[in-house]
Amino acid sequence: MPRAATTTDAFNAVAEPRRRQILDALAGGERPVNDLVELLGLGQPQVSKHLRVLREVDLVAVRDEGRQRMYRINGQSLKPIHDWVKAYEQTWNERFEVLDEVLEELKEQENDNGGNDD
Amino acid sequence: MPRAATTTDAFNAVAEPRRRQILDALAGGERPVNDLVELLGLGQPQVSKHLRVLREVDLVAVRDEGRQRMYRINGQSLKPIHDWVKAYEQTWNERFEVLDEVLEELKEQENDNGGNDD
DNA sequence: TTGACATATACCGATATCGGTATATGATCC
DNA sequence: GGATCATATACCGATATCGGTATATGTCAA
Repeated sequence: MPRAATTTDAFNAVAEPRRRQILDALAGGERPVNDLVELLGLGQPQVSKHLRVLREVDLVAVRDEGRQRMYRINGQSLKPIHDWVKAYEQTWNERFEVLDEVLEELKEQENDNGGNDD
Repeated sequence: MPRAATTTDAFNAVAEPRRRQILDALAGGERPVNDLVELLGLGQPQVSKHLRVLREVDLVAVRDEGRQRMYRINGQSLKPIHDWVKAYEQTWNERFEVLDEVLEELKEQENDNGGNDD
């Protein structure tokens, strides 16, 4: 059993840095494929393939505009990732909680000193 | 060129659901490997290998406790993911902004009507 | 209809990764 | 030292994926 397909979910689709670049580029508004090719400095077929993956997990949507295909982002599909990591957000803020505790203790000591110091 | 190694960064490490399960399990506190084996219902070598990946991207840390090895989470390493998706958080709240705009317009129309209506 | 432009797909080779099984390492206890 | 428990590593086979190159599809313009 190999790694899960990139089209399994947003987690796998977004693990590829190029695809994050594409989403970042689309964050400013919809763009045709060639724009992305220039921005990424990658071959056109490669970009098309990355876009296909992003489409399959519904991270982007397409619109036909003459001979061009305008891609736009669908951030909604990033929500599962956001929800998952958000639960761990406190983890890297924990130090502040610890700091709070320390400050609290210091304050109490200060109070003790102030009240009992004689 | 194949897919980037799972140990490249947190994005790739966390794309695997089992590894997210492991992190979820460790969220409640540090645990020995066998605990995780039971919780995941996966083979012990597999769990050890997943833990290795998580260690290499610094998502977990280990502590020796007799014959056991206690693993704990290091959520700090999830911050890059959090930061990246957070930028898109507004995307799925956009509808509320749109709603706000609509409400704003309605309010102005109401004001116009109230002020000019005669 | 022919040519130019824009994009998608087919095929290729290299490779990391998954679970599984067997085995090595390492610590504890008698 | 020998047995046992806890964990790590080595090896295997199957496969999806990456970039690259060539080609198909589709649209417009003359």
